[in-house]
Amino acid sequence: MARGKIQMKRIENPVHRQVTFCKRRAGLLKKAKELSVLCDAEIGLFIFSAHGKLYELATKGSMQSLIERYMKCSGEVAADDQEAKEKQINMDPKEEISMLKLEIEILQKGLRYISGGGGGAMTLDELNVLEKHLEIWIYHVRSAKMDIMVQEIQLLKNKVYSKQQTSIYKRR
Amino acid sequence: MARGKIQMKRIENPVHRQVTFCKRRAGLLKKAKELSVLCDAEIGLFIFSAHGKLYELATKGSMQSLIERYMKCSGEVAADDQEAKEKQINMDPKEEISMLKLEIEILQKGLRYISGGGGGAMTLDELNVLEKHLEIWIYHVRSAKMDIMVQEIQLLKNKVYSKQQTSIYKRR
DNA sequence: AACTATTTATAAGA
DNA sequence: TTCTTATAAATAGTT
Repeated sequence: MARGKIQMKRIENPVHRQVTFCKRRAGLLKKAKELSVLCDAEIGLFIFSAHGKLYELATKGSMQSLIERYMKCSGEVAADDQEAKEKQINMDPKEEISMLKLEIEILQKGLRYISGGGGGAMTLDELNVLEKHLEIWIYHVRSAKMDIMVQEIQLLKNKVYSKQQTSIYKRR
Repeated sequence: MARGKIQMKRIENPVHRQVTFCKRRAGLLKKAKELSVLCDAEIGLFIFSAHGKLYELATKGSMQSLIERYMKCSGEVAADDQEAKEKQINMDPKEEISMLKLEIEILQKGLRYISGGGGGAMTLDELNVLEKHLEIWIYHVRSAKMDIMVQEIQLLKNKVYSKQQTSIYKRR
């Protein structure tokens, strides 16, 4: 933005790129702080350089707590469900809650069991195995999510396409 | 930055604050994108407005994957549990129950999905919930690993300490 | 949501 | 890196 315009694409000269990275990183962090102060916003910002170095900013508290807040916000669970609520009427709510929590625990144990790690105290090696399994599952879950989204996108594209066809047709 | 300098403190006039928030938020997101493009950096940015609305930007992949990378980089991790438990106390019991039931359903489906080699089709929402669970479990597994390692380190430190004691003793 | 007078950010050069 | 400076961008106050 000075002494000449810059093209909005990767800077190929590594020296220029590094210098620009330094300057703009500083600028971005400053702007983020300012927005947070001026407008009473909470901001989490992290920057990985091309070489993997991390720079971060978290206004208010820690990045951790911000990430947790982020998770809660973006992961909204859809609330159900008429039938379930009707059934609850006959039960003590607190009792039911603890029952359900127990059930969840059992399910979690079941998942752990499937992973091949035994229950109870686990060794470091076992934990490593379990961790790897969980990572693989997350990978699968994300693949499935991707598939669904790709399908939806295709569906939408098809709709747009057919609309275009229709309107061209009508014009004639 | 125009038509007059601005004090670097919370803007008290709510209208001004809101307008400035809009403008600067847009500016910040733009700058973040630019840095990422120009310098080949990966950036995660989230902004909560004072009223709690979330605005986010994740270059490359999803915010999820960036957060994971962040976690790995910054060493792990603060507890997910305190805040969640505090929230539960204030929650309507019926709401909590239906949430838990929904969660159980999803977990069951997840179990089938995992053990059945990816069989029963899950919706995007269900996959998101399952993903979150897996992430929490990974977090717990990593905490457990950490605990073990911390213990081992302490053990080793103790050994080193007692050896030093011994050798000092011998020197005399 | 537009318009501009200014302030800021920053690209290039040293 | 850091400094300087000409210029591009962002934006505060206004309409």
